[in-house]
Amino acid sequence: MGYPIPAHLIRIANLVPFNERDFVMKSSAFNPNMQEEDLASKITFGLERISEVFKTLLWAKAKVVGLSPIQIQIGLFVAYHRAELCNVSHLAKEFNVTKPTISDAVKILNKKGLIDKDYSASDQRSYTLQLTDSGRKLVREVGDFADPLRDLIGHKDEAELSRFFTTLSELIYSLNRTGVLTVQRTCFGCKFYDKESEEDYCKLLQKKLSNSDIRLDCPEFENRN
Amino acid sequence: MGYPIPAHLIRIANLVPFNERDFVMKSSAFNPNMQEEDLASKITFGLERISEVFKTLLWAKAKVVGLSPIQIQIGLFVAYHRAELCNVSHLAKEFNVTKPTISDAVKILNKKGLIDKDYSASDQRSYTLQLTDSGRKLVREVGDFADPLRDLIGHKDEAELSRFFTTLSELIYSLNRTGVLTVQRTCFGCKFYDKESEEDYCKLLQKKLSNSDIRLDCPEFENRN
DNA sequence: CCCTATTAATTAGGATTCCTAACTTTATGA
DNA sequence: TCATAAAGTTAGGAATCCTAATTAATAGGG
Repeated sequence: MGYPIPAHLIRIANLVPFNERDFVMKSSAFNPNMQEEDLASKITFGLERISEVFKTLLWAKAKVVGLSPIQIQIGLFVAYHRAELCNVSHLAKEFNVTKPTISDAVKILNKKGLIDKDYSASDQRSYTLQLTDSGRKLVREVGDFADPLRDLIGHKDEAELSRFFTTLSELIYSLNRTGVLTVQRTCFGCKFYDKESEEDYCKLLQKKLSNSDIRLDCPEFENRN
Repeated sequence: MGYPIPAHLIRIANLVPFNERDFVMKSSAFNPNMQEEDLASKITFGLERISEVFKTLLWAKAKVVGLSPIQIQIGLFVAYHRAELCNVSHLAKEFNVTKPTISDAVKILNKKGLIDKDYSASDQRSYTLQLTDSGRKLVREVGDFADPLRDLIGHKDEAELSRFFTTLSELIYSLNRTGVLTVQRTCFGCKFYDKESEEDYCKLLQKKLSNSDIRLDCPEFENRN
């Protein structure tokens, strides 16, 4: 994968080569020179910028409401997902952190009176998170944190968005298959999904799925095993 | 923007309404019910998942090489951008953190012998970051942190990627215009960019730019003022 | 039925991130 | 010249996030 570094890049990268091998560098999506020749690198770089946007927007909202980013993420997740998924273990997988990290954040949310622990499940080691009244109130105020982005997306025409979504949803499913994203709830990985003669079909809704019918976070999702 | 909550969502969301107003909630991109009817919400949700991917991949690499995520980001940025941009103030804007946060990370990178401070600039308050030999060596090892994503993107066909990139690049520029992303180096915001009769043109390279010629991080970028 | 292995969550301890506020030094500009 | 702004640091503190070890409960053989 190594390739010779063009002269102008050596200047840009402040590379002062100390031997011949230094002229060969590995391909990186964050090397602008790479981006010039490889569309996948360009897109990777762009998606990294979008990732910065989420970081920024989440922090901005966090400061306004007096919570931390992970606390907001937990609150929003609990508000919109079935109880079965609202436990420490699942949240750790969902947000790619360890259980102690979730445990800490939950402790604070609990202390602030925003969530309750519900031990009524069959497994006595585990509990389910539930929003309190003030928790629900707060969630309603933070659910729009990504709206500056969503609004800009909304300005584009339907056909363009539909194509974009198709690529994005397939990408997310492939990230799951290769183990990068440990959880997801897309149609492609659901046991109710069926591909009949090149067409996507949901056996639960009993209907054919168009590109934009595909869900990334279906409430009825169940893992295929 | 409020709308009535469908009955099945009340179950899913564990909403135990305590008064009439509770039946009306604000639209949120993180509400799966919203995602069913609004493509912009679906895409926003999807991009948030991609954002998690970057977080995961960066942390995974960080553990392997014994650096922190922000330290890796700084190292990669310095490796591939002109000295002019490699100072504390710019890095803070680039990665959406405060100057003390960058200052801390730089102190550690410096202590580890990975970067040097170059005070030779005209402004004596400021300095420029430069990679040391071992810094460059390390950067070569971390530049591929996003490759699990880049590889999956690379499997798609050129035409699909080209369309995806067009939407993505316009989105990034609009994020900059609306002040969400404070820095970017896309053609659209560059002083060498010209739009002649519906066609993109670079006055520096003196050539017409096709969709995928548009750069997100051009080394020659200069702000239009 | 017991016993081991696994799983859920927590605690403890520590490095780092990240903030705000205050400060030093240098540059800018009226 | 002098006020203002800007670059970076320091100080202090909350939160993130990790690993490793712990407690308690469940699950699966034999």
